[in-house]
Amino acid sequence: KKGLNGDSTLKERYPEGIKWKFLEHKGPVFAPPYEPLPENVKFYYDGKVMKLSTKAEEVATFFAKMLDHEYTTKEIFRKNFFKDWRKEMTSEEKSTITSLSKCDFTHMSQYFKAQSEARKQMSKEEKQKIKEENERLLKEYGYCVMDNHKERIANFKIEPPGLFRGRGNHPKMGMLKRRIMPEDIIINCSKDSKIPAPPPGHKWKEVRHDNKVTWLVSWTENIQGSIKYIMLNPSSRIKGEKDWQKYETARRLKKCVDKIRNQYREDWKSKEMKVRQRAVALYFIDKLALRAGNEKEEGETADTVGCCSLRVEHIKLHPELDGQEYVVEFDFLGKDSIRYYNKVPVEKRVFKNLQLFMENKQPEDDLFDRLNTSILNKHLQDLMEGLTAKVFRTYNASITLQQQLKELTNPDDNIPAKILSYNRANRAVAILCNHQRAPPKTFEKSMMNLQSKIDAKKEQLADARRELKSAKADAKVRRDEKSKKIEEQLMKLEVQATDREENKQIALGTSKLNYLDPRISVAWCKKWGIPIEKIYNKTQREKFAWAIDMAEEDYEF
DNA sequence: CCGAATACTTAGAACCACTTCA
DNA sequence: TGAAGTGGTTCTAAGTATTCGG
Repeated sequence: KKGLNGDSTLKERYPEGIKWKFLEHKGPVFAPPYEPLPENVKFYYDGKVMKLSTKAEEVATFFAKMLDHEYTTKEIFRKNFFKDWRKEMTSEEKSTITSLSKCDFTHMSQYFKAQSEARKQMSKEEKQKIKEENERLLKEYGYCVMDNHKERIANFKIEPPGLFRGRGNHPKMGMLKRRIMPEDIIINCSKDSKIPAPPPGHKWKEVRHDNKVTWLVSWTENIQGSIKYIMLNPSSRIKGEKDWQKYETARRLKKCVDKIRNQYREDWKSKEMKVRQRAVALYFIDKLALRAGNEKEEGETADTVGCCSLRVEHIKLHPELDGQEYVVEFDFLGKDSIRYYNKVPVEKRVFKNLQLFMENKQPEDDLFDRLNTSILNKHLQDLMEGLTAKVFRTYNASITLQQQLKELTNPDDNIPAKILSYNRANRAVAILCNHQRAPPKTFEKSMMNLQSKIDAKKEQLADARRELKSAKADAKVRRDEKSKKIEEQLMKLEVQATDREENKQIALGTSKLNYLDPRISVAWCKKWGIPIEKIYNKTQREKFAWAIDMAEEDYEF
């Protein structure tokens, strides 16, 4: 078994920062070129048919395709879209089309709806053909060779042009994401590999051979000016080892977390404001699993915060609330503009410190004005090698899963009931990390369907029991078995209903994929004889192959 | 030392394909 | 046989953290 000596093996595989020795790939797959609309699909301006130039038409179709979406009603979206659209117009178009509200995209929109309907109605053969074409593309471009291993690439297709859809209240929503050309692309591969050829008539921006990074292809995106990358699939060696390393770091934190907690409690009393702020922030990160909270460029992104970037307006202090003392009420938008709302009783010292930090400040002022993530992480680095703010999230998520599994698993339960316990443990973590989802649109209906299934099953059971009672001795055994089977089915349905109800607004996937040491789950499955397929689907099993390989039933995080 | 650039992980929504049920 | 429901997959935005360059 690997991993017996902790994470030393992965550090020694390559010298200092070297990620690979050989890397060969075929380059990216570009978005299909724009196909102009058929002549009979019309765009209207101010009630009159207007034929658009190809470039203007393409951008118009992006808007038309989103017409049903709430986005297109938003002021900022419309303003940004219109501004960028006008840049693509000919000078005649520019002088004619001066108001978005006079543009009528409905015919275009109907055409696209009909198209997608037609796609659904395609014959088996046609669908099969498309499937085969996709498979061919995947086979040719979806893999690379990295150091003697054929590896799956995560995103080998270049993002197609379209309208930028930020999350939350994003100032750039509706802007045009331009088409990426070979001339934008930087290829990264090894010198001795077969270098991918650009499409005929085109050139790459650059070919480089940087083995200190893991990406194969990069380009600069035009909305934020940030770099996008093509990288390997989570099942790859390079991602798997990194993932393993992440959990090993979290396990090292487990060994010193008590010391660190004592330390920050001491620091609440420090004479230095900076130290106190650092200690209170760390307490939040540890206790509430808040994100670090890097600074963001104002006006470039939605207004969201993490711990270090919390503002005075994001917390309310209640000396007493609902019979509890020293309650802090958090209300802010975090990553992806997901709301974090929580009322937390804190220790008196923390409370008093917060009062101090808020003194003479405006609502929009930083709560921790002497702190940022860089200062915090530097401090954490001194407490433990490799420790950063996000390690606390990983640690607290994984340790919570382990504890909850211990607490909730009932040895006498059958498999569905044990899986409910697993999901509940998973749910405790998702709640801790504030992983939310919009309740599925069909939620109420699907709950009702499930309930009627349960009712039907109950009736079936009642029938079976009546039959059992009246059955002759020789038939009793058979009847009894039948009742038992129905009972089991009923129980399974009820468990399913409970699970679904509890999961209405909780997203389990993110914690499962990114925060929970998979070895905890593997060990739990082994201990209770649960097939691993019940916990991890195929993709997840591929991603966590290293853990499935490694963990025995006695694994301790 | 700082802000900017870079590289990588984490995130929810949209989309799609398969299954189930009427 | 088709519509609905569901789980899985894809997409790409939005974070974290480190490195770079002046």
